[in-house]
Amino acid sequence: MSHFGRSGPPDITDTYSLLILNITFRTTADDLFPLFDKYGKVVDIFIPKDRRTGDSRGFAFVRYKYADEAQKAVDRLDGRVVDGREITVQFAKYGPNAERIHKGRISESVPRSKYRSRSRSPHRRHRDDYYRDKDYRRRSRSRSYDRYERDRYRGKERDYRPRSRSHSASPDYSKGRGRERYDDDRRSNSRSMSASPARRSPSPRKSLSPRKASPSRGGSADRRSRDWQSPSPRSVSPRGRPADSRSPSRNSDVDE
DNA sequence: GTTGAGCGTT
Repeated sequence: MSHFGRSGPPDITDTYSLLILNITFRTTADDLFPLFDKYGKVVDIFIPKDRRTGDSRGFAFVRYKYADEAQKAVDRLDGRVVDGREITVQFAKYGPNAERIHKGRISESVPRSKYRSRSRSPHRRHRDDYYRDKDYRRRSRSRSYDRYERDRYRGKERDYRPRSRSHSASPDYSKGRGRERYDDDRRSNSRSMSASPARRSPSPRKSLSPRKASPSRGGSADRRSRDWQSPSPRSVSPRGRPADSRSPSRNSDVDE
């Protein structure tokens, strides 16, 4: 039936991209295909989905083969009620390569990074922050999976705070003030027991807290760990803190 | 099960 998005972008050199907004969160490409295909030749349909849940984001991209058909679809399907919601069909403003489009047509005549302006968006919200400008330059201090775990929600849980990192090996709370003293104290201790660079073990407390041999539920334990380390960070024994400061230059973005 | 400005993938 519809193999859109299964093999990536087939050919975007002579296709016109249309942006479909205001669609329902359960509308799929299969539902839009027969609708847009009736007005022209649809070469590809893609609907961005969430990385965590996998749900649709509420908009889709329909690529036509010819501009006249795309224009007709825009004039015909723009304002049409789909699945009980009025959709908005218009020419895509940006291309898949984050480049400008010529009246909906994707232009591959992009020289180089000369047109790379991060000010493409006149105004961006939290949604843009999720994908940023697809630069993904935040990999300087974390892996690729890290941004998927600590990414902010689309707006549902704006109160979400990375406080569940008690056992996630993210001790970014101990740095910022007077860490040199603890660092020195812990460092001598660390050197005494092991001079190996294997101090990145995310479970150092295991040897210190053998009481729990079955950490099946780390929820309650997490809450308590955060409790006694939040108000008095200095009361924490310098025994279970392997990571001293992985990236001291990026601590201003989380600890604010 | 919810939400609603916006611009995209192997």
